[in-house]
Amino acid sequence: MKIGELAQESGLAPSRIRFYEREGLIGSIDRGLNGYRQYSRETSQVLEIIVMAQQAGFSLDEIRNLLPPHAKADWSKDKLVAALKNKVIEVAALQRRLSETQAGLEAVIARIEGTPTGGDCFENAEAVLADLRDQSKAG
Amino acid sequence: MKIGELAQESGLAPSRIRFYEREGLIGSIDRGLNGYRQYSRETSQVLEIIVMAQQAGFSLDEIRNLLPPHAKADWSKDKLVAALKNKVIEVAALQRRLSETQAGLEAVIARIEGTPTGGDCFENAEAVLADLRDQSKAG
DNA sequence: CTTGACCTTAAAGTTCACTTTAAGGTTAGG
DNA sequence: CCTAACCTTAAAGTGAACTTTAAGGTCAAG
Repeated sequence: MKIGELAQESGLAPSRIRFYEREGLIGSIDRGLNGYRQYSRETSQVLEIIVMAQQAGFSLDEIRNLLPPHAKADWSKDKLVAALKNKVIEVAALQRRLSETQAGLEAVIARIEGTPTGGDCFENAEAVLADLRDQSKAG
Repeated sequence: MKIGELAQESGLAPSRIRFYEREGLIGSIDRGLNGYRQYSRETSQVLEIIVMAQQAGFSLDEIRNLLPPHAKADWSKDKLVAALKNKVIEVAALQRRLSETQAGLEAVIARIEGTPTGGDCFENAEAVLADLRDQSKAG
C-alpha cells in the first residue's frame, strides 16, 4: 500500500503521515526498490489511534510516549500480546481524559442552566449570565 | 479587581486575559482613572467556561461565536447550552468507540493467550490483525 | 517518448494560541 | 524621593502541528 492509498483510507494527508513518521509516531516502514513507502493495513489502525488520542487532548509528544514499541511485524506471540496490552492501557488513558472533559462540560452546563431545586446553582448561573451580558454590552 | 488578582483567581496569565479581550472573547471592561482594568468577580467564571470549552475541543473562534450577543436579550444561554450539550454527545460517541476498541482488544488478547504456541505465529498475527480490522470497522 | 499522476526530500511557510519584550505610567512602602 | 511591584500598549517571538514549495525521480497510458 503506497502513501496515497493509506492517505485515502485514513483520511489524513500524505504530508501529515510523513510528518508523523519524521516525528517518530509511526515507525520506519518498508520501501520499494523505487524508494516509495510500503505500508501494511495495520498502519491505518495506528493512525486512527493517533487521531483519537489527539481528540482526547493528547499532544503528539504524549502520544509518542504512549505508543512505545512500534516494532515492526516481527510478531511473536509474546510481542503481539505485549503490544496489544499496551494498546489497552493507552485506550484506557484516552477514556480517562475524555471522562474528565465530559465531567467538566456537564458541570458548566449545570451551572449555566441552573438546577430547579438548587438555589445556589441558579444564583451562580444568573451571575454568570449577567456578567456575560454586561461585558457584551460594553464591547 | 485588577488583572493580577483575576489572573491569580482564575489561574490564567494576565497576558492571556488581555489576549482574550483583544480577540473579543470577553468584552472590554471598566477602567479606573489610571487606565487599569477593573473586573467583576464573575469574570473568572467566564474564563472558566472558555477554558472548559477549549478542553472540549472548541477553538477560540468557535467560542467567540458562541458567546457574544448577535441578536437580542435571549442570545446566549440556550445557544451556549445547546453547543455544550452537542459537545457532550460527541465526546460520548468517542467514548463508546473507545469502549468497543477496548473490548475488541481484550477479546483478541484472550484468544491469542488461549492458542497453542505452534510454528504458526504468523498465521496468528494475520488473524489478530483481521480481528482488529473488523473491530475498527464495526465501531 | 511524452504526459500526468504519483512518489521522494529538505526547507520554508502557515495557523493557532499564546508569551515575551520594549517602553513607559501608577502606586504602595521605607 | 526612591524603589519595587504593579499596570498600560504595540509589536515581535514561540511552539505545536501541520502544509506548501521547490526540485526532482518513477510509472502506466497513449
